[in-house]
Amino acid sequence: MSEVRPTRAEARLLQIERIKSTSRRLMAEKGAPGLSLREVAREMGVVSSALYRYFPTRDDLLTALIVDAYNDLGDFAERAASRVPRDDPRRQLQAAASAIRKWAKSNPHEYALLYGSPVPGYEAPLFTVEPAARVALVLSSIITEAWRHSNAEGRRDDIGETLRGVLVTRTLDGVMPGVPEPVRALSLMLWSQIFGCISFELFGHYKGTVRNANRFFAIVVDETANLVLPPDGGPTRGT
Amino acid sequence: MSEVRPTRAEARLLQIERIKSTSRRLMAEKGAPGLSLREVAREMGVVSSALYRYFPTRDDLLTALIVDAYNDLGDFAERAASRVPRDDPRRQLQAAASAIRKWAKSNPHEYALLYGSPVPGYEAPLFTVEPAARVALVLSSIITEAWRHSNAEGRRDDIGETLRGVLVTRTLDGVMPGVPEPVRALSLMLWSQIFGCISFELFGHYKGTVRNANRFFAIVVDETANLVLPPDGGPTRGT
DNA sequence: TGTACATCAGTGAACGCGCGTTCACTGATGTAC
DNA sequence: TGTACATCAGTGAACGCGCGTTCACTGATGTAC
Repeated sequence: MSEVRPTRAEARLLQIERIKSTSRRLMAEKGAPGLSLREVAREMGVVSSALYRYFPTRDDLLTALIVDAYNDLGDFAERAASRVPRDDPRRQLQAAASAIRKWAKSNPHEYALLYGSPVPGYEAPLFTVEPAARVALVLSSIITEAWRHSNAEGRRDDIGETLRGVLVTRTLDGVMPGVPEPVRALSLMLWSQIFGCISFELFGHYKGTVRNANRFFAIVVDETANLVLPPDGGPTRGT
Repeated sequence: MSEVRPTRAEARLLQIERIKSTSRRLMAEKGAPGLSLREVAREMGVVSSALYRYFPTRDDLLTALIVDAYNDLGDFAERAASRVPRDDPRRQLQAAASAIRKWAKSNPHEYALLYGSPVPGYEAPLFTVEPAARVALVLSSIITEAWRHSNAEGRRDDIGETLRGVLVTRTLDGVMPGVPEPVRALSLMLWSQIFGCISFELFGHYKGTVRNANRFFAIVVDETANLVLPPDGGPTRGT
């Protein structure tokens, strides 16, 4: 350990981290749209042009923050789900969903950056797609596992016909192999339901109607879980 | 009709309308966060300080646009629902929901203003609450009517216990009189499901998974409608 | 191990821009008598 | 109907601000021989 002084490459990574964490802090105070390179620099005690050594443009910094946030959220949901016994998919879903919600509530501006209105003029580059998909993957793999270990078949064929051509099967064959098409559709529904609820709560639309958002959310997830889990898929119900 | 020239009061109202419609047009191009008084004035061929005769501040203009948008959306959903026979609540819900979606898709930036991330630093004044509630009212009154004309009772008592204290009963007694508590909760779920789906579609989260968003949305609404309508509540199913 | 050169982080000044808001003003529209 | 005054819409200049980005520079760190 002769590392009294960090090498240049190390210092560079460190500085990138410092820039990102400063940005996160400022974003937490004033929101993503108000994030400015100059303020980040000021906060770091550095001249604003110095940041251009690390991010060629403001949008690149934003992109980095987005990717990090997606990964952070993905990890968080993944870990939450993995702490629940594998044979209880219902509780796994609950755990993942409530982890997502918890993350959203403790990082509201980052959540808004990911799931709120797109920043006008900003186009997310292609490589953000994979980290973005991670949260959805957590949910879909819980459901896929549940169906793999189930004998239930052809459930919800009533909507099977209506579903022809609605989903992108190429993607979903990879992500949810062996899962009936209706269940896939309902899984996407669960996904958007979770985020729809969280957004409504965070953005203030439940004011005056929902008093206990914790329990309301749990009920919503549970109800939607009914639609995606195999009939024999899990003993637990509710909170 | 001696109105060759409009009176001052009329001219004033007219000018307010012109300011708002110019703002809407600019918002449609660049989004709400980028809306600037100066640009509106420029676009109207008027000096920027002139706008202060009509709106004391930028936020007041934003508020006016928000209120208008809520009312516009509310009207639109209301009319759509009213074109469907009153004895078919399922189709009424479908009509209202798809009207909301249609409105959102043709006014994406206004939708984002209402249901996307809150503009940081902007606090919506109290009087925006009532227009905001109108869309939700359309949905809830369809459901309330359906239950009024139904014999079904105490449905979904399985979650009745869990629901104690979750909702704000004072509000909901007024809005959904006679509707069982679980159904009220599931109605709020339907509400956020509709907007969750629309936001996901509009903000690009369905890319790569949902191919036919029209039909996907119809299925989602139909599935959720199952949860809120009385068992005998309507013959139609899905499109 | 020592020297010559290349790489790179950070500086400081500048460019060009747009923003919200204020203020004293002009001239037209409305009102009271 | 006519005059004196008050109200109000719009002007033009200004204030003070912050932003993203570029560029020539200094001095420290790394690399090749």
